[in-house]
Amino acid sequence: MLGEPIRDRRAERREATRAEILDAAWEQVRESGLAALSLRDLARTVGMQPPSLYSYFDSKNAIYDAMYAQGVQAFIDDQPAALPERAVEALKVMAHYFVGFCTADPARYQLLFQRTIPGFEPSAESYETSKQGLARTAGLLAGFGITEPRSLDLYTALVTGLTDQQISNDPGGRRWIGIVDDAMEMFYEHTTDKTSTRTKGRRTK
Amino acid sequence: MLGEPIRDRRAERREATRAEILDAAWEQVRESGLAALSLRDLARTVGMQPPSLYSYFDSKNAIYDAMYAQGVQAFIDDQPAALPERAVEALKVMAHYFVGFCTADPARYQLLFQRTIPGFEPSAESYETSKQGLARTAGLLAGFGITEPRSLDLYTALVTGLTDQQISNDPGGRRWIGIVDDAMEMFYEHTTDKTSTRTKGRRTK
DNA sequence: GTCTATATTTGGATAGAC
DNA sequence: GTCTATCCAAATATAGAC
Repeated sequence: MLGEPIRDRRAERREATRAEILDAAWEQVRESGLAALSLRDLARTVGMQPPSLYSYFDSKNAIYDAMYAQGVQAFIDDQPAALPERAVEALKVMAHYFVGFCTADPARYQLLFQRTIPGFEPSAESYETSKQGLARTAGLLAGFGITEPRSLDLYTALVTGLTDQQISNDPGGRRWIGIVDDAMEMFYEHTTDKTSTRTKGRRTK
Repeated sequence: MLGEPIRDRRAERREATRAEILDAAWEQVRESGLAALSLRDLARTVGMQPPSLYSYFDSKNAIYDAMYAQGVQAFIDDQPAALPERAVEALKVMAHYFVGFCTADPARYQLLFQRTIPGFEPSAESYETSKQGLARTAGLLAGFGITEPRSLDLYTALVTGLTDQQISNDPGGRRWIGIVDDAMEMFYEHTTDKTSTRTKGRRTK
């Protein structure tokens, strides 16, 4: 009997080609918009005829899904490993990471965090991975004593709002990035100074 | 010479047909997504052949633009006429109006506040109108003593963030709508208690 | 695995008769 | 203003030869 080769060169090459296709796809959506991904242009870019793409991906949505998975993984992998000890400073680092990650590639942000591609939904597996990202954020906030679900929701609203405004109204600029620190100070003070929330009373100021 | 008729029945009918087409277009985008607007389906819905639409709109983007103008006008017209005297309560009403308006019709929100339709940009005239809306908001905030541009930016980030999360992660629900009041209290306290901002010093807490 | 050829659908838009 | 007829382009996807 022949021994099995250590490496599967065929599989390696296949993976490399898949990666090459995905790279070209990212390039295309960054250039022309997420919704404008076209299998024709994509095939031409990588030097294939359009039908050949189907040897690597079952459909166009399968490409979107692979891109989604890549994006989620990048979000997790690139997260800062260590955070400042002081909670408010850690929040600033976290928020800057989120806004920076999203504004660095608006098409990716659109794919991951907005649901604007008609007919595309991430696969269950990819979606599961994405939930890990939010869970990690929740865990970090909990470490700072921020445990209420409402506070987590407020945090996500803040960082996505800053991101959204930055992308929509000052693309490539820093207008909303520049108030991230301010927003986090506001958030931190509010969530850790909740005497009025517990009493449910109206704030008399 | 014949006297000119008081009413131009032809023009009236034309306007009515245009309105009917736009109504059908809204229906379609609410159903299938903003990007999925199709002139064929649209024509079929209003009982026309597709080319007949071109008697009323020069192009598909002209339809988007008319919808944009309608949306902006609706946002302005539906604004609450009077606000509570207390600033923080007024902020809550304003924010609830914004989030309510947007979540009531996510396709409209996408058209007005996100720029996700490839190739579409609102006409200069429509865009001008939309800036009036923001100017009004700025004026109201100024009336409450909130005049710094950064504060206005923070406000818009907050309300769009709440809107975005509500639409993306709890469509039809109230998860983020339920923290609008809380967010506005946070915002108000932060923007009116700025001793630390002026000194530019790091907050010692 | 890649190609050619093709199917199929759909899209926006125009020409010209009535 | 509306229609028929048509164009043109682009899209995703499949069949089958090599």
